[in-house]
Amino acid sequence: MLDIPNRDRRAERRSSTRTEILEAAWELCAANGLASLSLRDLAQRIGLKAPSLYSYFDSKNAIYDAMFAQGCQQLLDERPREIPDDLLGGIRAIMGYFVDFCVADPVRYQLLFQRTIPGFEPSADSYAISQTAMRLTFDWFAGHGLDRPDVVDLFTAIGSGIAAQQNSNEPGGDRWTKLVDDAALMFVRHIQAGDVPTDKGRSQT
Amino acid sequence: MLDIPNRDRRAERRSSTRTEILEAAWELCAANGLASLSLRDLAQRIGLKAPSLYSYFDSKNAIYDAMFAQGCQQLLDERPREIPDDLLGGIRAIMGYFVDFCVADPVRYQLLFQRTIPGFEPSADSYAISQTAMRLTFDWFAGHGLDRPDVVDLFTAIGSGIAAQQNSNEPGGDRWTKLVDDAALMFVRHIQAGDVPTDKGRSQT
DNA sequence: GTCTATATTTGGATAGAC
DNA sequence: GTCTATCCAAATATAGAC
Repeated sequence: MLDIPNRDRRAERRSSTRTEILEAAWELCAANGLASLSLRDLAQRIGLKAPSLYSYFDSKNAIYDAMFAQGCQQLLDERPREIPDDLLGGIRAIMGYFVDFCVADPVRYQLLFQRTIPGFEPSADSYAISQTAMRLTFDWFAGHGLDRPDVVDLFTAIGSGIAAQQNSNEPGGDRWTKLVDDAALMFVRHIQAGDVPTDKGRSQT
Repeated sequence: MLDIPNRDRRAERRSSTRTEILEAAWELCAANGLASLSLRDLAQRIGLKAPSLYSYFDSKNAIYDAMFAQGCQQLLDERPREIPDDLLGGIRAIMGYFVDFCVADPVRYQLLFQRTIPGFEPSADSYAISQTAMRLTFDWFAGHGLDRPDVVDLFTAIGSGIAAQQNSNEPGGDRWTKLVDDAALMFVRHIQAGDVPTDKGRSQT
């Protein structure tokens, strides 16, 4: 007798249906907006009735949560494997990757980085994934002698600002994304100027 | 006989009720989220029933539109009267004002600058107000010899990035807003370095 | 696991009396 | 202008048969 390890076909099928549901959810959100997702439409798109979805997810927010986790995982999985070791090259690569990721899917950007779905908060597990992604960036900075939190904060502000402007004002275009190299140069020169550590806050008017 | 010009008390009352409705709408949105506004709650908050709102606004989106117009008008009206004429001082003032405006009311920021309400588009009239505000910034830049669109785009990206990060990750705090002066310095030095006009796009990977 | 049927809630919006 | 009453549509979610 063959002693093949049990492929649990039931579990496999279940998992693939879950994947199918999430794929359909991304498509619907891309078409109608993140907030307009409805379980009826979602079920219909894959040939099910709405109540059947509850065999796979506990609630609508559980679907959003799974999408959130997927998005964070993609941010981790698709990150560049080779980051140039020089500061400018590295900053360019990281900022460029992040901006491209954000504009590649505006709905995903909205779900992960803008919190605009009323009543949705990512679960602890999903949030942990996003924290891992954040920490990798922070570690890269620290590995290059940049361990000041406000330096990283300025970096993320520039990256997410370019992405936000692109997605809000010209989704699909490149009016802002093409500024990435220029912005990276600006940022690197600034932190190399050496006067960044300003502990005082902004001057009052 | 006194010949007092007609104060149209009816029109005054109507206008003041409209104002009251909009004030209540801002409060509800601040409490429950922009997308969660409901006409029932809104009417109840000012002692009316939902159908009465239709004497003042044609639809729910008309209320969003009036809020949008109000927000844009505030951006215009509250702008700093005295902008320092030197480049760094001016950039600091404009960026600081914009960021403060955005974080002062995250819901207003969401309505004006992130388009996340399904089905809502500002009317032509409302949009014109926002365009006026944009043009004033553009004109100030042009008046200081900065007429390249990508310079203005980089500026708006930095400002809205700081605001977006602050509102998304630490609403009400100052972790990002305190970076404004530093960011303004970074930006001004960069555009003064003179190598900004790069017509080529980002280098491909 | 999937379905039908339905509960339940909640929206926006309209009709018509006052 | 405001109300009551209602319409209509849509949503999430549950119960229970198969």
